[in-house]
Amino acid sequence: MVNLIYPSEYFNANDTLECGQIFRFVKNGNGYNLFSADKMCKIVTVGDQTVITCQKNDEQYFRNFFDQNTDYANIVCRARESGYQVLAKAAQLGKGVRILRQDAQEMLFSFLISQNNNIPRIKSTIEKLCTALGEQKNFNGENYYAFPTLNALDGASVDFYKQIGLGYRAEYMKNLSAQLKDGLLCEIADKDACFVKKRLMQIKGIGEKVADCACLFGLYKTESFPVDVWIEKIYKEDFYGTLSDRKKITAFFTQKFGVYSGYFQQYLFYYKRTLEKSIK
DNA sequence: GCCCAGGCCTTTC
DNA sequence: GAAAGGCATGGG
Repeated sequence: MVNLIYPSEYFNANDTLECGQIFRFVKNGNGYNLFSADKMCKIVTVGDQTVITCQKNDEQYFRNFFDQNTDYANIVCRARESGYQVLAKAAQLGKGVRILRQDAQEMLFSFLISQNNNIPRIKSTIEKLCTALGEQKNFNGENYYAFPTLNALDGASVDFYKQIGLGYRAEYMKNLSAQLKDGLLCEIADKDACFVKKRLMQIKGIGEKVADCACLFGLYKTESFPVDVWIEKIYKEDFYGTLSDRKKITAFFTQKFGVYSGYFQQYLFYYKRTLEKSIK
């Protein structure tokens, strides 16, 4: 085991996990158990430190996962100086968020499941998926389940996916696993955000928003700006926007924010869905 | 019991 | 190209 220690001002366990970008984590005392692909770590913020505990072999994986090379002080500063009061406030309140560099396959399946769904239910469905199809692993004496391998996902039946509550999304799962087996990730590796998004949108069940989420959280395309119901709400209420086509709303924000789009989007989403309630 | 959720697909105009 | 309707399910 190894402990990775970071200053907590721009990296807070609660903000980073509860902001809505990751579905596999459970609260554990003061901190959390977190799962990504077939790995696990513990994360806790106490005072001015955030501490990650993981297996020695996974150190590089988690250093990268928590986006250690990005300057978040600069990002929060840019948000404050954006000229939008709500973005300045959202970044100030959510400055402990880091955009996680998650597993591409896991993000594709997770956000495929997310459409027209709520976060608590997305979490429980993904947990069922891992329990049923994932390999059992051990972390310092604790058992957990890995995210299923591509073979396990592809081997499961449409009926199975319906049984765990996926409804009409069950068939999308089969189609996605087939395309991944066919080399989808190689095909999009090293391609630019525009190409990747278009390619992902050719997959049944993946539209603008799911493609943007997969690009941002799984492929680290920070010029992505996913627009869901919460972003549409903040756009109308706090940016006084009049567009209703989500594709145009995405364009509105990406043209303004460029490579900061993904970070700012997450501050805004977290603020509107969670933080705003606690300050009123 | 009802409304809604990190939307997308199909059909229709 | 835009608008409308349908969709499975269960959290709150």
